[in-house]
Amino acid sequence: MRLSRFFMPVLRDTPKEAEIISHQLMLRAGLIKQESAGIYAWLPLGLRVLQKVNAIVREEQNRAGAVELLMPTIQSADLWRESGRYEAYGKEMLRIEDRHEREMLFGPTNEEMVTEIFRTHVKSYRSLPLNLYHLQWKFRDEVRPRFGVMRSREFLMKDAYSFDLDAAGARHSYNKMFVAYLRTFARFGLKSIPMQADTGPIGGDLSHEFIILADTGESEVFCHKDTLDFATPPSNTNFDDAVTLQATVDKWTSLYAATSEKHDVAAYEAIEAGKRVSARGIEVGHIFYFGTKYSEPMKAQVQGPDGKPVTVHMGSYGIGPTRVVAAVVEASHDANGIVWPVPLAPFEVALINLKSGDKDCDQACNDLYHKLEQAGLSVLLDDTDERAGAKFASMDLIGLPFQLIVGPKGLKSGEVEIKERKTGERVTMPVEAALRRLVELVSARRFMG
RNA sequence: CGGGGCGUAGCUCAGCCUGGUAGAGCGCUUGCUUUGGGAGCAAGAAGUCGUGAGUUCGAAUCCCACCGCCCCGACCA
Repeated sequence: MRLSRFFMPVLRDTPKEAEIISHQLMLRAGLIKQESAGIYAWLPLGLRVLQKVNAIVREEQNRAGAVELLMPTIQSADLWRESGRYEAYGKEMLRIEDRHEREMLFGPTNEEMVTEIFRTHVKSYRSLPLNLYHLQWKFRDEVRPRFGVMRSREFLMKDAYSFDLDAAGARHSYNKMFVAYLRTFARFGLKSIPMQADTGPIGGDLSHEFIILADTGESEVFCHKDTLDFATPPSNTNFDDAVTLQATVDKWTSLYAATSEKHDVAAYEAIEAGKRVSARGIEVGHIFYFGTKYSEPMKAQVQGPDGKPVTVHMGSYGIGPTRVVAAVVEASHDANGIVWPVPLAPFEVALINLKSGDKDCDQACNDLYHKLEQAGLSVLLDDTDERAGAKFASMDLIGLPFQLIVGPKGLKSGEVEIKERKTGERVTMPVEAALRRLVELVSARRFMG
């Protein structure tokens, strides 16, 4: 992409409504624009990041055996009356009426709808286990939206819903998502820690929040230091192997880890000195087993091996991609702006033409641009006639992982400069060598976890 | 929903107290000079002063109502 033909409205000043750093940087870097309280437009640069998040979420959901579908944003109130939640949900639910005065709502979640789809089409135990997921916009009319897309009213959500014959099967389904989440967050370049969460009316130990650590995180979290060093489950994990999967989950839940709401001071202080971690965290995922809470009232049943009807056991599993983008910015930025991990970067390379209009610079940049793209890298070529300083500042702000700097001085001796955004390290080398080096650097960092 | 604050140019803000019909910096346009970390000079475009209703000869400024946005609290992915 050529910057001169792109749409990237960066701001020099910090808009006053933004309080936390991720919100400030997302506005300044031209990722999002607020349209109303808690409602944001995703500008091209932000959309590219969001799409990368979504792609990784999909890969890992699919790998774990979940099947994608897409349910609508607008739902019928009647569906929610079946589960009793239409009355119970409260003012967070945005209720609307269509021209025929039918009661509708903008979905805050999809348990009812997916259960309705399931019961219509699935009649036999042989179809289980089943996990259906979708990526869809949701609306929760928060009393007080804040922190930009970290806590917005409209937000994108990946939610998966599992269906099993019994509690044991549901636990296996739960474990699949548990492992998929560890892999997903690792690929975002984030260290996530599963923490025991409130299980509500069902009880048991089958609910976890996935927390990532960030100095500016919303909540206080406590954990054992060794949890941070647990290995991410590999990409060739066999998700059908219930025993091994359980062992992985057991390991990840073996050490103390809790948010401030669930904090047990005694258990925390029982951790050996030097291994206690007290930090700030952001919740980026939540998985939940809720048994027959919806299948019972909504009569989601299959015929069992013995011919008798069985009410299915369900679980739901959420990741908020829009929130993840903000969380990554919180976890990865410096005084100059965002620092994207390669897997989520809107472009992998910033190709900076320090003197647009100069024949040698233009030609070298065009050549490098095409060669990098041919090598499969995504490149944002700054071909504008801004001054060098302004270009550097903008590119640092939007945080592309690598900058390839081409100027008339270096070109005289056939050299260009590579700067790594994260470290600020700069290396000067011949054009062809820089090309090879960049391809190496980017491909080495593309796949994490 | 309780408490607090703010709405003036694309962005950050001054002007309001003490009414006289709107400004600065950045950004944008044009020209010249510059050109390796947010350049300089000159000229220029750009605002129903959130909305409505009052007071007044006259309202960005004073009064009232409403709307929007932000922060703290309760609530949540």
